Amino acid sequence: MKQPMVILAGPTAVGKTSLSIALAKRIDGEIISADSMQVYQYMDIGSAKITEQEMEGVPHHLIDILEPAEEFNVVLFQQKCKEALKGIYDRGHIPIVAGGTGFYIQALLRDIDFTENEENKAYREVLEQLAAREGAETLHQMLAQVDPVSAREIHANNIKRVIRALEYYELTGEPISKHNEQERQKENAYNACYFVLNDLRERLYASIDLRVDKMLDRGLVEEVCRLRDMGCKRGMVSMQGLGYKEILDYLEGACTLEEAVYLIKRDTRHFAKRQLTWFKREPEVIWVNKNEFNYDEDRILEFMLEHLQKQGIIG
RNA sequence: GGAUGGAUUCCCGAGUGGCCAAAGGGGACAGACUGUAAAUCUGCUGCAAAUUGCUUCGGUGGUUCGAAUCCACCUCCAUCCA
Repeated sequence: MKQPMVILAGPTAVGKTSLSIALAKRIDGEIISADSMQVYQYMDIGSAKITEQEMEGVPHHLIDILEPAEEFNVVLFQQKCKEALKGIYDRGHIPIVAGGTGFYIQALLRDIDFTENEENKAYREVLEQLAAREGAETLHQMLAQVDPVSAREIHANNIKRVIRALEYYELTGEPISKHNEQERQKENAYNACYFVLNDLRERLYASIDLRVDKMLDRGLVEEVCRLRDMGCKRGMVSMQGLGYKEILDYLEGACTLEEAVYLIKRDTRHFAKRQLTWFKREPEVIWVNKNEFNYDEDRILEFMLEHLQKQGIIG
């Protein structure tokens, strides 16, 4: 018997947070954040992290669990998630996985296996230097030697993924394409309802712009200043977050504040588009287009509850 | 009123007689993604049913086998002189 799970995903700034609280209260749920930035402490404004007040007493997991200097990735997400899930099921509650990182959600839902090898920092660095010195093509040709399937699938310019494929081969002696093929066959590990909240593109973009302006009003620059003073650098995973890397550039004098803001808005729009692209190809997604519900949260909730009932997640 | 410079495809911007539906960048749109994923990468962008046709480079007319590119006039913009 698969365990129940509610997933509430969607592009950034679409309104997942408030809906997730409303839903949690209706079904006695606990929220697990599927967000790669809200895991970090001291990164509140730029990550649009939910506040204590906004939680309205609903338990939240995977928020503020790491220092900005620590590394976060899918595997860690998976581990932490499973820990949190155990507690939630023990308490007899329903987990609501809320967030915008489709890759993380997939890793959890299908229980994709990443554990069979460790990452190999040293080898990775060697490859990175090689790429910098000899160019992307050289690396891609190396991949073609050991894993022609991946070489065909991964564009030569996508150095990060080429490196990961090479690293995987180095560690396991097997092509990652083969592993991926196996993992792709996997069924969902949970009895899940996968909702994706969406809105008209125009409105989504408008609310992104608005939200970025609000972040600035609330002191995004000051927040990044503090992080910088704590020693946060461009290379850290946490500092790759939208809003952080751009403000960091501004603080270093690489651009004006105006330029930084323009880039944050633009790149956040691009990001939202990428999120949507991801969700579109997930077969079980139940789309919740806000405009089709007249932006009425109660109607949206009713719609979701119906699905949960049908699926046997709630009685 | 005079002088000069400019007007290019959604935007910026290159192009100064054929190889131009027009470089490059941006935006928009679409896509990939299995240990950095708020990351990384790709495609596409005048119209039409085509490797073919049609309509584009401020406007009108002209030169030429052929013009975004040359000439004339006009309109608008910028700077300077009055």
